[in-house]
Formats: sequence, C-alpha cells, structure tokens
Amino acid sequence: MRLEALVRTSVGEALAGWGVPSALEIPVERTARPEHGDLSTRVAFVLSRTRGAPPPQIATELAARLADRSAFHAVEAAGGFVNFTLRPSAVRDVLRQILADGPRYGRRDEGQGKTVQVEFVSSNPTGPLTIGHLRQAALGDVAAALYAQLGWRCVREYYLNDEGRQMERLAQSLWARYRQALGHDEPVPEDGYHGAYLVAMGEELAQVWGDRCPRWDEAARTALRAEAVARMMTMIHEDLDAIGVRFDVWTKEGDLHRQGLVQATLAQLQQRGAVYEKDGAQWLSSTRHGLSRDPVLIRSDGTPTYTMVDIAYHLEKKRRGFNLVVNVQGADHVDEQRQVQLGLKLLGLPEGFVRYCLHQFVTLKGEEGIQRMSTRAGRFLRLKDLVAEVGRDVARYFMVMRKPGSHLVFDYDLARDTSMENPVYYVQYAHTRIASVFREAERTGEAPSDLLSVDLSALADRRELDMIKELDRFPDVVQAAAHEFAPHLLCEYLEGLSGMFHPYYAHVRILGQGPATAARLALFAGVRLVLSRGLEILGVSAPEAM
RNA sequence: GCGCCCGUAGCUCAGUUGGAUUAGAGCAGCGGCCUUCUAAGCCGCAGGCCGGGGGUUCGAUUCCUCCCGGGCGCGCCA
Repeated sequence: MRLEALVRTSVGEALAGWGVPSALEIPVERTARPEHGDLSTRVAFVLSRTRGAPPPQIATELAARLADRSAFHAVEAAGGFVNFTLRPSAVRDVLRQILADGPRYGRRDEGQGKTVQVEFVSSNPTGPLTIGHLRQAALGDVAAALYAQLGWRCVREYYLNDEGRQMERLAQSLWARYRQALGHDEPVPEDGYHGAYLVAMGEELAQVWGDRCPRWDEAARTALRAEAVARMMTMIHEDLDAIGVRFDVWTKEGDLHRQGLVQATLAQLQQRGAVYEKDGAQWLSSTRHGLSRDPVLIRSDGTPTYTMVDIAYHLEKKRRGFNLVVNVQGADHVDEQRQVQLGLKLLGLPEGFVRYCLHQFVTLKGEEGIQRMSTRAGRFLRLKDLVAEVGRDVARYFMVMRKPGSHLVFDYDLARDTSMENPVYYVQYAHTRIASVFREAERTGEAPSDLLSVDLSALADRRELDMIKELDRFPDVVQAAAHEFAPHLLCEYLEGLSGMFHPYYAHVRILGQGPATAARLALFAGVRLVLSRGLEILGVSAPEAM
C-alpha cells in the first residue's frame, strides 16, 4: 500500500471505532521536517469543531489508538497534529510494490475509457511555428500525455484556420514578394507579413510561374492563397516533427462551414434569445450575463466571426462524443474564452465540459537581451531552428518547466549548456548513471536475476529510505500535474529526485558490497523506472548513455 | 479608464485544499573535494520586512480590501 493510503486507512479505522463517519476526508501530508516524522494528519483540527474538544486533546487520543500499528515506528501527537514515523520495512514494501507495478506505476483508471480532446497550437498558417508556439505545443502534448496516464483516451487536435482576413494578408504579402522577385517595386502591405520566409517563396514562384499573376486580382488571390497555405502547412509540419508532436485530427474551419454547423449553431442561440441585431450585424448578449462586452457573431456583410465559428466548433466537439475538452491557449485569448464558454452555457452544455489551460508568453533571453517576437514583423526564432540548436529534449522541457500562468523567460545560454547545470541533463544523467551501473553489474555478474525477490533489508540508510518515499509520491505528482495543467510539478519532482540520487551515487558504492549490492540495485531500478516514466510523459528521452 | 494574470534570494523560479516560533531549489558569489559504477560531478557557506498598507483567523507567502510596479485583453482580427 502507498504511504499516504497507509496512514489514511489507519486513521480512518481508528476514527471508525470512535463513531466518526467514514465519509470524512482525512487530510494526510508529507512533513517538512524530519522531527515531525514522515507523514502527518491535521484531522484533529477538523474534528475539534464537531466534537467540541480542543485539537491537541483529540490528537493525543488518536495517537494512542494508533501507536501499536506495525507499519509505524512512532505515532506522536504534537499540538493538533498527529505525526507518523514509518518503520523501514514499511518503506521497503513500497519499493517492492513499485518494482512489481513496473511501467504501470503512476497510471490510474480514473478516466475509465472516457475520451478527452486536447486542442492546441491551432496556429493560423501564416508562417512557421516559433518559440512562442513551442510553449503551447509542449504544454498541449504533455497535457494529453498526463490525461492518458489517468486512464483517459486522448485525441490531439489542431484547429486549422485557413480562411479569413489574415490569410488574405498573407497571400497578398506573398504576391508582393513574388512581384519583387520579378523586378517590380511592389511593397508588402503594412499590415501584411514581412518575414524573410516569404521572400524565398516569392522567388520560387517567380521562377515557376513567370509573369502569370501580374495583378492582384481574383485569379491571383485564389492562386496565391492556395500556394501560401500549402507552403505554410509544410513549414508547420516540419516544426511539429522537430519537437515530436503529432496530431490525431486536423479540423479545418472550412469544413465546419460546409457542414452548415455555423448556421445551425446561430439558430440555436437565436432560439434561446441570446442574439440581437444592431447596425446590420448579429451580436451575442454577453454583458447581460456579466461579461465586459457583447461580441459580434455575424458581421453586417453576413460572414461569421471567429467567436461564432468557435462556438459552433465546440458544439461539434460535444456532438463528436468527447467527455472533456481541454483547450490550450495563450493569455491573449482570455476574453474569447469567456465568450465561447458563455455561448456554450447558453446552449445548455454542462459547465465543466470545456477546460482552458491558459499560458503566458515566452520571452527570449539571449546575448541581445530580452526580445519580443512578432510573426508579422518577421522577428522570431523558428521552432525548427531552435530545436536544431538545443535539441528536442531541452526545447520541450524548458517550455513546460514553469507554471503555465507565469511568464517564461527562455534562457538560451542555459539551454545550450550541456553540463548538469542544465536541468534536463541533470535529470537525464541520473537515468544514464543508473543504466551504467547496471551495465557494469551485468559485466561483474552482480545483477540480480529477479529484482522482486531481492532482500531489501540492507536499505536502512536515511537517504535510501527518503528516496523510496520520494518514489512513492510519483502517482500523486502525475495526478496533480494533470488536474491542474501543471506539468512543471513533474519537472520539479524529477529534478528533486535526481537531486537525491546524484549525491547518493557520489558517496555510496553500489557494486562489490555483498548483500547490499542487490538491494541498492533494486533501489536504483525503482529510481530508473520513475525517471523514465516521468520523462516519457514529458516527451523527453531517457538515454542509456550520454 | 475597466477586466484578467503576475510580483518570493543578485538572476530564473517552486511553495500542494490557510498550518508546525529555522520560507525552499537551481544558477551566479565565496570555500572545500578526483587511484572507485562517467568529476558532464559531490560537499559546505553566505544570501529574503514573501512588492507595500490594512483586514479575516488560534495561525496568512497562501483568503479579502486598497495602493504601487509589470504583462495581456477591452476589433464587424484571429
């Protein structure tokens, strides 16, 4: 049994004999200080209200009832807390269980086959992906991986907005570059896309097409648009490949229109009296429900806005049978999210159906200081180029190592650093060292044939037991990271575990230690398992050698 | 101006549903340590009115309020 469950069950049993309802949630925490034992409960504070006794008194009585349990070396009341010190054998049992679970360790079945759709990146095809999109790509991919750990079926989806005004500007920008390549003085529109990537494409078009599109007319629009989208998609796929993100479904905005979903959704909103007309446009009554403004759904020229299509899209997600939808989006979409959420609520969708993982932006800290990127201005670092520079593992890890809601300063120098000062290598190197020890153990014939039957009693050192207790936390970290969209918790956890492993490795000899050797190898196997499981979730490799 | 997010060591950041009279980590700084399974390392020291003022509580970095300082949004863009 896992340690928290051990304490929770024991306390629950003691309280049951006391007439406390079993439904009571018993808080169990890891202690911050060794003198407080390994785990503690503050349940006495909770009970003092209903039982009318002061917390210290309840804690003392509770501790007395638990003192003779075999798993605990000591159960002590301290103030209102009850502190538990585990017997080493109970800790070793945890390691044995982890090794028995193997690759299943950390997984749960809370999803029970339900399906979650994670929509992320969904960048307009107006240029290659940048380091800005990388954060979203990594967060979305890891969010899906985390849910998969909890037993959900995951669909990774990219919403492709290949229509609208931005595409128009892109096409016109490309056309200008194409004309320039033919020697004409055609300026890129001021609100167009100025990046160098269009220059090279314009030159290619000039070579292939010659003077085929001399004017910015309807024919040119159609041709340039198709050409631009195709070329942008090629770049985006290259960038996604570079960081190893694969999407299961690509949904095009055009498809939603063709299926009539937008009109149908609008009609539903109108039926519910949520839409009104003003200045020839259709508006959503949002302020009536506490939002800051009413957004236009249908423009006066009859075309739907992004918000309108987004509501229709989410209704479609519901129809497709997803139990949960997770949208990963940048902080600039807060207002949009509110509008969509409201629209869905008005359409009768359940409250928790859509969850947003909102993230702040990335700034790049390099030799030239901190810079703000802009795709339109052509000032950005392309994702593929970044990966070529620092590697996929570092690129991905750095993007999720901070809380999504916090701004992320990407330290280029640290990312390029291949020493263990780079947290990615610090964690990976722990894995590598263990692999190395096992290779050596194979060579010397000390590797146990069956780790599960190894006598673990030699694991009595505080550092060894602490490491096992840390391994015991892994499933909780995975669960918290998933529920709170907080993959950084996993990074911190892995760095912390590595931070326990490296000093131990440096000071404790593993091979040639008699019975202790097999026990320590079993411990290492547990650490290796958790490190590789954690890195797997993050989409980072766990190398055997570096 | 209004709304949302953020403000913790010199820097980048953690801090679990409020908890334990000593708030953590990694860099950077200072000082130690290599006959060993990779020193791509390990150990130690120093470093903080947790942006500021009020309030709630037995107890606040955590909750409420005001102020200061940053980010984002406030389009018939996406």
